[in-house]
Amino acid sequence: MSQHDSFFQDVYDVVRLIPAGRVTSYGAIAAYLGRKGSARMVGWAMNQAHAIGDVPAHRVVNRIGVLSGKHHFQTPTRMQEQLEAEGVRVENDQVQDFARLFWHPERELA
DNA sequence: GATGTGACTGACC
DNA sequence: TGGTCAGCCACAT
Repeated sequence: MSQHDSFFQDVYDVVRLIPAGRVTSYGAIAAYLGRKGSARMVGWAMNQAHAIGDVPAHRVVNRIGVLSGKHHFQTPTRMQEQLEAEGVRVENDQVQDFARLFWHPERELA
């Protein structure tokens, strides 16, 4: 990836700030970075994130708490396993108690 | 360089 | 309640 894509870098920075055991959504990150409506770009950033290495992409799910990106991990179960290892309950590809675990960038980083 | 696709989302019907 | 559409923009073909 090009160092020049500050948006992607910002996405990675925000994702790295997500506390273990918490989750957030693509749209929330996009909105926090002033790219409201560009949730897909956050998704694409996550697609490239594996190359970075230290980006906890498993803590990013869609707006209803579904692990929509699981198929992009090393194995389809990797995302759920990592979340559960952090204490996040996942059932049928969906984060349980999502509303309570949701990490709001603009609220937490204000 | 046009076209299609997507780890998304909100609005509309 | 549930399906579709339209924006979003980087990337592959």
